[in-house]
Amino acid sequence: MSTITNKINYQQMDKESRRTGNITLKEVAEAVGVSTMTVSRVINNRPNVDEKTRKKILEAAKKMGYTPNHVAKSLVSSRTYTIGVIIPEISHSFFPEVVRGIEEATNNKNYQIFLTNTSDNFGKEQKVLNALRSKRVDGILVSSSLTTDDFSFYKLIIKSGLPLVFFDRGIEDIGASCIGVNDKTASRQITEHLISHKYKRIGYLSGPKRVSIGKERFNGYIEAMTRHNLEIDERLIIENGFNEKCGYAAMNELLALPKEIWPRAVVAVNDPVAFGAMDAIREAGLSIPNDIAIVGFTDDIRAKLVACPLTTVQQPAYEVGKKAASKLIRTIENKDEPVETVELITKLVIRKSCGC
Amino acid sequence: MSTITNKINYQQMDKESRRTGNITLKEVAEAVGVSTMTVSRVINNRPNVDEKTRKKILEAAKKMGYTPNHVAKSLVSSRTYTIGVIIPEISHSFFPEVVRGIEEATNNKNYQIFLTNTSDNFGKEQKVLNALRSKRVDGILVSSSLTTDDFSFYKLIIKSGLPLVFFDRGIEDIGASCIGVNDKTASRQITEHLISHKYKRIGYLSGPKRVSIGKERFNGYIEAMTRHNLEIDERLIIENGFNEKCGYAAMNELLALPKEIWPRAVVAVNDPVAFGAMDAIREAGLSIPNDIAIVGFTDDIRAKLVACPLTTVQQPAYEVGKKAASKLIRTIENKDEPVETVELITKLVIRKSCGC
DNA sequence: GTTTCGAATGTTAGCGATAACATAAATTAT
DNA sequence: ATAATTTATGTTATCGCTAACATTCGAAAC
Repeated sequence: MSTITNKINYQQMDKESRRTGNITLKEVAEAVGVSTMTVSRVINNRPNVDEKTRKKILEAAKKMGYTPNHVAKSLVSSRTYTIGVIIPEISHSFFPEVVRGIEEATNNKNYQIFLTNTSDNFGKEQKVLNALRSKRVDGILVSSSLTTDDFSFYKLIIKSGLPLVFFDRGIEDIGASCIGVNDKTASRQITEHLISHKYKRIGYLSGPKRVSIGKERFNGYIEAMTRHNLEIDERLIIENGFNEKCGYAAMNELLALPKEIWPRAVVAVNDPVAFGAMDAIREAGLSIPNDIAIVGFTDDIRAKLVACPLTTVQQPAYEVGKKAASKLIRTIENKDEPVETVELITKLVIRKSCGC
Repeated sequence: MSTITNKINYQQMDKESRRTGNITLKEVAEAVGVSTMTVSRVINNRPNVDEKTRKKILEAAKKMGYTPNHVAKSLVSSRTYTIGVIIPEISHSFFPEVVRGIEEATNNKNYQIFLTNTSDNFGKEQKVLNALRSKRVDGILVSSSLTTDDFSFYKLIIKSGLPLVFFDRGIEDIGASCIGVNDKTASRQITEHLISHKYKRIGYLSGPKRVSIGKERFNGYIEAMTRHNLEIDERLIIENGFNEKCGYAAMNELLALPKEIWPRAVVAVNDPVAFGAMDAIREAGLSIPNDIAIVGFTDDIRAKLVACPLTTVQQPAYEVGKKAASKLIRTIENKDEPVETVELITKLVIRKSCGC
């Protein structure tokens, strides 16, 4: 008895208060007078369906405005054709370009992307990661804003078998692929370019060294200084975040030092940091590059436009995104895809801020 | 008999070749020795569960690394807590800011966003819209790249009851809310600013007039010209797309006219178009603003940095995104939410390109 | 000590689709 | 014409979870 009541209730709901106006396979099947399986076969272009039935079903489906319910499909197949993308700062022009690349690669393969912007907040990063797991994304692309050394979270995800690829900012030796650029080499080269200007006291505005780009770029700077036997003055190395404000603050920290030990030139971990630093330099009434030269990293859209055009390293952002997404998709679709670290090639862009 | 075989197969698959390493409610239930319903109640913080059982279940769930399967939940509830976002050009700095605003609003309410970049390609827009429908997003935010007059597609979606909110580029009288700015007024004002410089021949580089911003901004220009009794020379009005290349092409079209009828000033539908036009003007060996003055719309990140800083209209991009997302969420969560058109207030930013 | 009630827990069916098998219908082969 | 194959179609159970109802159990009420 109760069973029957139950059934009736559901049917009533079906007819009276369905929240979504969506047609189901079953409804199409009933309209045509076949079983759901036959409709399913037609919708998915499977063989063994009579041409006449196929046509009838297709017509009915179209007329009724049938849209396959991908949620149900995902439940059966354990595949969502969805990728989670986590970026630290969408306002930094590098990232929209990366996203464009990701989009390009994923769309071709019929994946959708969940985009989330963490604003460099690791708490949010964790929260989002959990949401993405719950939504059963097929894989995750992430440029981590990690600033603590708690990698356990990522380790868990990777161990759980959920494909994950880092781009730009990766975490090393954690068993995930990472698509970035030749950070260390490029950083060494641009520092050497400053050295070729005969500057001796060269400061460094660093990002968090926990993150691959933070560490690698810093190492490149150190390598350049060491190779050329220049003194590495710890006081001239300021570690802070990756954005403009951080650059501004870091530069002001340098300018708060006694004038005698001021750097003659500064290497910034990226362009936003360089822009922030440039503001600080200008506000201090100093001239770029005559008093203090500066170089960046990224080739932000503004780099060539600022008052003193910024010498920087051009990163293939679009390519990074595209490669990372392709790698992730391969990892998703083929469980033997190897873990690898890819370094794309950058290009030194000499402008004025270095003193050229 | 066959039924039994079937059962065995499924069980084998369960144990041997489960693709996902994900724990299910059922497994947690078995581990603790209760029914799935009880676990469900605990996970969802429902009442009527003994404190001891609750604790035991929570512990087991944590130890086993249980993550709720949101796909299954969505199937039951017909709610995905997912919003589709369609933008025409992620490279245009206006849009990342909008996305940041959208992110802000959606994340607070625990929605995820599917981001798709159509590259101003309506074919892709349609394809994506279908994918989003299939994935049963709870609502859609779109800045349409529509260039034909085939609105039927949107009409269908709106009629189907799927909440949809336009932002920036909307389609009028179609029964959906639109969050934009006071395009017409702002466009009139900036044109009037040029008029205040005593320019008489003022050209207009238009976007597609099918789209709200295309039409409204154009109307603002016309209104300004009319109010001040200036001749509207059809030859000085070029309709093209919204990006830099289009601006470049459009401006060159103007410059191909006989010199006598060249415009003395040009209003561009947005900043990228203005930048493209500026390139064309410079390439023609002309000076901005001395030979040809120009103004834009957007206040792109580059506007203040270009050789001749661009006079433009500052749009509250972040706000547009945030408002649009909030409106959409309200529309999703409350079926009586009214359809409305919101115009946020812009600000004229006077720089040099107008001749000031 | 039985009844009554509410809290704790369990059972069943269903969300919309598909895999795997079963069966009916149409062909082909013999 | 009948058996052997295909081909077309249907049935059932399942994905992981939850609503709705059913049941159990202990404690208060009589």
